[in-house]
Amino acid sequence: MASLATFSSSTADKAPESTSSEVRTLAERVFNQLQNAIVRGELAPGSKITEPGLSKTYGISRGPLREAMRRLEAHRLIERVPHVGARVVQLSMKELLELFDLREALESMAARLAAEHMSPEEVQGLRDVLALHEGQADLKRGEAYYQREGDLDFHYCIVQGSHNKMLMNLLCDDLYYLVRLYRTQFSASGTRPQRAFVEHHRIVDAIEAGDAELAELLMRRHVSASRANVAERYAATLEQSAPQS
Amino acid sequence: MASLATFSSSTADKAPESTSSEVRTLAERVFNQLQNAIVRGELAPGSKITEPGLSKTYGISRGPLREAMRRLEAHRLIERVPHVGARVVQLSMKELLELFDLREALESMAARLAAEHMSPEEVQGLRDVLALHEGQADLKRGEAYYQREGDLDFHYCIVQGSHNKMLMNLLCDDLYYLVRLYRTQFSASGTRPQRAFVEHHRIVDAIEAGDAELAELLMRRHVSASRANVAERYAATLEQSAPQS
DNA sequence: CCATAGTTTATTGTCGACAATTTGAAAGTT
DNA sequence: AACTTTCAAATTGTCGACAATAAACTATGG
Repeated sequence: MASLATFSSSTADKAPESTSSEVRTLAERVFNQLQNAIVRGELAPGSKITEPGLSKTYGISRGPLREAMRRLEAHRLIERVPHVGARVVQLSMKELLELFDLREALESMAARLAAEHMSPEEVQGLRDVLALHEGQADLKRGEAYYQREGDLDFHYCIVQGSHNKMLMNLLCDDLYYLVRLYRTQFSASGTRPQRAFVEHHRIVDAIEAGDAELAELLMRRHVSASRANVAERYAATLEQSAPQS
Repeated sequence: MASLATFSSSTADKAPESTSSEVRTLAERVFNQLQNAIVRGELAPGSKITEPGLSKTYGISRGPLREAMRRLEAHRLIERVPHVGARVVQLSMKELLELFDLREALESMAARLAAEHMSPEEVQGLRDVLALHEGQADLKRGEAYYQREGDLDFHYCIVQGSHNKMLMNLLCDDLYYLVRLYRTQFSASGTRPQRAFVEHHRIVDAIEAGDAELAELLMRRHVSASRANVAERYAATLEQSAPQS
């Protein structure tokens, strides 16, 4: 339960400017700022970013800025080429689908481990998260905004429940914001949020029952369905503009 | 075949000091040097590394050194805490096993994709790699040294054969050197190399036959067996010294 | 009019110095 | 003697300036 609580709070401080004083260093703060700017689309995918420009924008020297950019590069949010420059990542549809394949393998594994290792208290916390999201969905039916965040929260919690540090680092640190970026751009459509809710509940049921195999299977299907939905949305936005490379 | 060829060459330039002139920047070169030093165990796991120290050792300023260290941190080869310092990563047995769980999920997925997407030429290249390793093993039977590298080559090739860029980045860039580090420390023992050879061939057989399910299953078992072997070796080295955290 | 070579400009890479923080020890107090 | 507090040393974080590389522009020749 503790981990779920801390997670909820971490969700909160992700939303605003995140200029919280808990950040120990300048590089860390500007990293968070840039990360949010990219995830929100304020820095358009594919757009070139220059060190002097950002240095002036954020009012810091190029030293910590370069460190922040290195971290962004490690998180695959920007791409750098030596002596040339950096630009915000622009995933092709192929790469986006590859990312979902990765999530399918990793999150189904997380669901299996969660079913094996989560304590009853943690499962209860997971149910609380679902109930919270359900309530928000009732408030804002049709608008997938809260659901999107909530969906990520759900997946985040499952990964935490796996008790596998490596997996947590990979999904919750390395790839989390990359997924968020494309969640922001290709939000779930139509009846997908409702179905996702049902799938979430069934996954928690399997975890609560300790049925690792079922949890794994359901999570695999869930991510796969989400993938199909995103692919559909992506293709829709590219009706006439052809994807490059 | 092209990818396999380029991989073989990349295997070659990983061995020596790698002070090749193709490296565009100082930070990149010292990153490679530090990476090799860590993987070879010249920088002991858990040992503290200091910026002025390395700066003097490698004869460069702290600027590019910090960038190199950021990249090492992203690759999980060192761990940094703000205002305190950095130390070479020291995986606990729990984390090491977690890493293998990750590999099990990711590499079995890679094998499945390889069976679906590899061209006949690529499969032939894979067979050539196996034959090459077999020859090396004949020369140095009992000594697992070459086999270890070769095993990584094999897995590397499978991942390349998946044609999934995300997966390739994750396994061949992010986690590759971390795996190598612990391969160096816990080499395959006894009859494990011979059995690994057989398993490798069967995996290639499945890939050649286009049997994705079988390839996935065999790779999963293969990594799982490797995991068990490493765990055994690890436990053996920790007969009296208790692991921390 | 196009292509190529030279130059110019802007951006990245590198360096040394200064400021801020942590850590360890030394000194003082209970 | 043990604990707290203060201080000093070392290390990390940050900054501005300089050098090197790459892109853009211009001018010149075909």
